[in-house]
Amino acid sequence: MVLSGGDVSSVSPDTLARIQQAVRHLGYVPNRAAQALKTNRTMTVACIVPDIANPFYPSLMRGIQTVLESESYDVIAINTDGAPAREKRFLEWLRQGRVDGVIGVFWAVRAPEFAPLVEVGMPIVRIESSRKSGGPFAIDDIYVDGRAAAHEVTTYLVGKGHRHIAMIAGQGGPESVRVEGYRAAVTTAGLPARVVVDDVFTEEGGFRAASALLEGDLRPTAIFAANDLMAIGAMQAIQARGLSIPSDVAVVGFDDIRASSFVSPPLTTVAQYQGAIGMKAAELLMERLSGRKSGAGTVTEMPFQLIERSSA
Amino acid sequence: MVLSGGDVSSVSPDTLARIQQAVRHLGYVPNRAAQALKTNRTMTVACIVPDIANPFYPSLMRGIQTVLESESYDVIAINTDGAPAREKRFLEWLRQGRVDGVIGVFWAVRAPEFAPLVEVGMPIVRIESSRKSGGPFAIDDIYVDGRAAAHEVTTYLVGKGHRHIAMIAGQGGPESVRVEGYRAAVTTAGLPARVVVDDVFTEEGGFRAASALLEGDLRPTAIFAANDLMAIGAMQAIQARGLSIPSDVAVVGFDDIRASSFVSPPLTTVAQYQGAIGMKAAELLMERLSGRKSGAGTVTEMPFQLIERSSA
DNA sequence: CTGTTAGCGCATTCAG
DNA sequence: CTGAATGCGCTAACAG
Repeated sequence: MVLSGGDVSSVSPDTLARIQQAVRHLGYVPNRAAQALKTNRTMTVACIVPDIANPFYPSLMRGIQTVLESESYDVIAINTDGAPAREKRFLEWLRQGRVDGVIGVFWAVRAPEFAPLVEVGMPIVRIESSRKSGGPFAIDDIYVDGRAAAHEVTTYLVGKGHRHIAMIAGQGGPESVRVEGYRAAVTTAGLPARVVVDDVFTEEGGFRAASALLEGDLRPTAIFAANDLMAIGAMQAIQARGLSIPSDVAVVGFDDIRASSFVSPPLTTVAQYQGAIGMKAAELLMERLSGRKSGAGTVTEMPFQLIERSSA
Repeated sequence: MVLSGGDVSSVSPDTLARIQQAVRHLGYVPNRAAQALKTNRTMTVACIVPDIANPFYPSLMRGIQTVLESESYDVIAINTDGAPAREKRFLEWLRQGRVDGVIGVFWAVRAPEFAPLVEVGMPIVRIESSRKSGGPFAIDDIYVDGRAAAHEVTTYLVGKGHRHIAMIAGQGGPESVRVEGYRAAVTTAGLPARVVVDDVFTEEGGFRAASALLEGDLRPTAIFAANDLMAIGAMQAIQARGLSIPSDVAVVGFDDIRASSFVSPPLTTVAQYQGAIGMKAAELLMERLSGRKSGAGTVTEMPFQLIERSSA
């Protein structure tokens, strides 16, 4: 009771002092494994993301860590690389009772596949790119409306007079929803849609996709990238050809990673406030971990905002 | 034996099949806490870094995760913010038996403070910015010679004809060693040293420090930043004043984060190959975890390289 | 080769 | 208010 930092009122001050004396003297530290075995609580939470090296995710994790740490939970970071096989593997892994809860960005795995975890009572928070309820499952979703955001970006570009707007995206992930929004907006405006998808969602992928776009005769006057990393790669491709941004080709990204304000010209993009998303996700998880909430999953929408800088 | 994936040779094929059948049927998954309690191995390693949002560290962690995961260890990520109090707190925390080993970047805590951990047999790998043996302790160090690198950068700048080279740095961390190298080189060249230190080692800090430098009459012709984030901030400050890089003011950074090749102009910097450092650190840790090595700590130097781009 | 058993270090119950 | 006793689920050592 004293050792685990619990209620001290039922211990005489004298005994308390004796215990504390002994603890200090022996350098005693409680063993977490034994505690976990006894209490069924590991005080650890898993954070599963596609790529820890994509600046978007560390910002998210920062937010998560901030609130969970203050509740004395630890955070385990896991990369899935956005690969379905790895996502499934870690879902399996979570059942080993290593963690008390999960916050994750899952690209391939769908709600029903979480069933075994949910049945076991594991709190789960998913971070999504579109409204997508966990259905009958006790999964809390939190999302930014990527479709609406992409629609707004595209409409913004149309408003600037662009008649040939192309989109570049990476395989998997939130890209598809953003492409949808782009297609809808471009169609409404009576313009042609043109989408180039690369295997990877990094600068390299953006460079390649943009290069493909710039090769042909019909060079777009604006490129909308599904994320900032790809946008930055596209800027490279454009500038490498001696074209200038935004006068020859405008560029818009998505995520508002820090680097975006430091490239030249500063990148116009969509902010998703990943720190806030992370904190919100952690709070939702805490609701469940603390038993304050139970039952059906919730869906929370978080805001986005078009950040106008100079690249478009 | 069968359940824990160990030696199967001493089990009849028949029994084996029956067990596997039952396992699948019941969806049995071993409980890690109980395993840990029994075996004294948590199969988890802590990775302690100053700031997970600084792109340098995710790259490092990527390397670490790659090798540890292949040995079926998990990695816990922890931020210290480079704050001495937090570093100490987590050192204490490590004694709770949550992890089997530690890989960390420690800015304030010195070798003797690891003593309680070392005594308990916890393998520790430190990532440093200068040769600094763990002394009598069983701590494996791995470092890049920041002093030599900074010296080389400064000498390079002198070679380019700069007579007024300033350095900007953040509080704490590897900065001090780099400042040393800068001072030595500048002194050797018979030039004055000028160092501005900001509280934070991010773009903001770099912006502020560079601004201070540009205010005065004696504007430097070259600024050497202790890390890339600060260098990028400095570039902003320079360009905001309508000055151009490198003709008015040259800029060199340190770390070679990915963003550095995408800023404009691309940043000249020092590569430390963080992925390789992470992998090496993980390998050193595995040596201890597997019992292949024991006894006194080792010191491993890793290479750096000046990457010439267009900012200087 | 197979089935049984004794702790690992705690939190929690119960008797004092 | 305090001390002692009971498993948590597993692994390793043992007896069959």
